[in-house]
Order: sequence, then C-alpha cells, then structure tokens
Amino acid sequence: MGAMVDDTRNRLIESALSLLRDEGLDAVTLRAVGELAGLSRMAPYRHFADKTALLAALAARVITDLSTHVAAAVLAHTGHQERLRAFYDSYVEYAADHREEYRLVFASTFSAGDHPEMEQALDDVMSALSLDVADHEPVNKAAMMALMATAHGLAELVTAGHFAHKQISRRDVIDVIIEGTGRRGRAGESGP
Amino acid sequence: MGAMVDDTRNRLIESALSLLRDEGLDAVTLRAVGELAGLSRMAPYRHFADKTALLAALAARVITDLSTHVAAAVLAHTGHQERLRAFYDSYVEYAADHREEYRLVFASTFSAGDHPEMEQALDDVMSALSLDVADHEPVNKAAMMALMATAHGLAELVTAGHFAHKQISRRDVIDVIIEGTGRRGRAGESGP
DNA sequence: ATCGGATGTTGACAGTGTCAGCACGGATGC
DNA sequence: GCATCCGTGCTGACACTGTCAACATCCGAT
Repeated sequence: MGAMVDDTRNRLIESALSLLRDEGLDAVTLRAVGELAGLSRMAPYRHFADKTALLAALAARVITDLSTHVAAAVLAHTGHQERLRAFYDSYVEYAADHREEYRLVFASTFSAGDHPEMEQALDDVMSALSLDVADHEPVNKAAMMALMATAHGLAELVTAGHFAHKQISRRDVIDVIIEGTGRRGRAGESGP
Repeated sequence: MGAMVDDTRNRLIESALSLLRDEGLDAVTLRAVGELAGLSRMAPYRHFADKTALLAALAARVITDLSTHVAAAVLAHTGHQERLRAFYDSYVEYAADHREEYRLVFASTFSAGDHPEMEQALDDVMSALSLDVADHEPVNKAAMMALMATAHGLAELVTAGHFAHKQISRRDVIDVIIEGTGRRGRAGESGP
C-alpha cells in the first residue's frame, strides 16, 4: 500500500485535527485539509472514501488520545474510589479542554457503527478503561456501559456549557455520582 | 408582530420537523423547508435570523416533546425507585424512537448557550423532571445535573447503536445505574 | 524499456446558505 | 381618499462545498 506506513494519510489526519482544534468543525473542509497538508483538494480522496471517512479516522485518533489521557490519570491512583474519581475527572477534563474534538466523536454525521475503525477504537477504550477503573478485576458489561454513559453524559453537559452557565461545579456533580457508583463497577449479578 | 401567534413561523418549524423525522438532518435544507411549507427558500429568513436559529427553535420544540413524554411516564408511577426507573426508561425510549430529533438537540452546530429559547426549554425540563422524579421534594442542583447527565449519556449510547450492536440490554444497564442512584436525588449535603 | 497501478492535479457540476434588490398588501398618518 | 411605511414574500446572484471525470506523473515489477 502507501509509502511509509501511510505517511500522507496521517499528514491529512493531522491537518484536519489542526483545523478542527483551531477553527472548529466548520473549518474542516476537504480543500482546507488538502492545502494545509501541502496538497490539493481532491488529494484526500486517494486515502479516504469520502469526507466522513476522513472524519471517522480523525475521530478514532481523538478517541485514542482521550483514552491515553484518562488511562494515565486513572493508573496514577490506587483504590477503587480514587480511580473512579480520577476517571470522571480526567474524562471530563479532556472533553472540556478539547471541546471540538470531543464533540466530533459523537457528531451526528456518522452513525458510529458505520466506520469499523472508529467502532474498534471505542470498544478498546471502553474495555481498557473499565478494567483500569475496576483494578483489573473482571467487569460486567452492563456496569461498563453505565460507567461510559455517565462519563459521556457529564462530558456533553460540560462541553455544551451547562455547567459554567449555572452555578454548579463539576466537582459537586461528580461527588454525587461517585456516591452512587462507588458500590458498583465490579463483576457481579448479571451477564449474558 | 406576525399574524395569528406567528402562524407561518410554526408552519416552518413543523415542516423542518417533518423533514428531520423522515429524511434525516441532511435533508433539512432551507429550500426544502420553504417548499414544504408552501413558500420559497428565503422565506424562513423573515422568521429566523439564519438556519441555526431555525434549528434551535426546532430543538426547543423537540425538548418540550421529550419533556412531555417523560413527565407523563414518571407521574404514572409512585415511589422513588419506580419513578426513577420510569424516568430512565421513558427518556431513553424517546431518544431511541426519535433518533434524529434527539441528536439534533445536542448537535454541535449550536453551542447551546447561544440560543436563549433552547436554553430556557432545557432549564425547564431539568427542573420539572427532577422535581417529578424526586416526588416533589426539593432537589439539589448537583443531583439534578447528575440525573440529566446519566440519562443523556445513556440516550446517546443507545442512539449511536452501541447497545444493539453488542449483546447488552438497556434494561441491565439501567438496573446497574438505579442500583447506585436510588440513594441520591433528594436534597442534601451540598449547595451553592 | 515498458507497463500498470498508486498518487496527485485541474475542470466541471449540482447543491447549499446567504446578501441584495424588488413586489405586494394592509395598517396608519393626514 | 390618498400617501407612507413596514411586514412578508419573491427571484437573481455569489461564494463555497463535496464529489465525479479525465488527465498527468512517478515508481516498481516484468
């Protein structure tokens, strides 16, 4: 296939990421991406089926970044409660600090299940993070899902500005959640 | 201002909603909306500042619908645990049955805080629903936020297809969540 | 040396949101 | 009664987008 591990392909993703960060999703146009990568518009079509394929690849990259960030934070703590807090804190922190990127991952433009690369990245993140949070004990799938749903919901409310606007601190909300979540997360009752 | 309580304005919103439901967000173009309302393209501009303003108004409408649906389900039950379950169930159900509409509400196209009409609708929903769920006892803001975050996170994972694809039932995940959430949701410790 | 495929380029096109400018119609002033 | 104005609607034009075709180039295998 491509030259050295698909060099230009990565350069295109990197260009798209840069545009997304600096100027928002609207600025990520194929023409702009191509130009920033030192190529012409249609160049991306030699590496991606269409624009959404490029965005999906970019989303996969973002997911990996998020995962790295959160995993590092979680593993820096010991004890279930502490890791759980580190998980929520770092997850929301990443989303807040990388608003445009985070929102891209859940953007409505791709049905998520359409792009295997992205689906794969999401699966990896979920199982890996759940394992870390639960101190590497087996985790049941439903609990894993609940964990991710809660984290994501928090992140969206934060990136949508529903915290800053009101007089609510992230910390308080996470406290409330942990209070309830602390007792779950390990293997247990249900499971297909 | 407009004629009878802004008749055409509502007709435009209704047309946009119809398009959104039947053909997805991409099909909601100003030209199509105008035509479906029996008008020309630029007509919407006499009632909305630009396209995102129309979408925001539409989103506000969807939020109200969602709220009605969930409130009815919650109030049909008694007891904290039962209402909590009804809340999650009906919320997720609405999102699953009105995928495109639900995703519009949290679409990245508007920063949410930009459009007061929508912000207002969201605030109303949150406080009203939280009150219902908590059996009309005072609710602390952080708990309210936690409730909404969890419900929204669940809804997004469902509409993104992350449940159907895997072998996980909504029910199991909601069970796990309720198990932890049951003890919160009332007024309590913290406060601004 | 030559062929083929991968990679990249420009031309063209339909579709989009939006800015101007013009047309109508009813309410309001005298 | 007439003039005026403003809310509402329309078409024309424009810049920009994603994408299809068709053409150029280069490098490795035959």
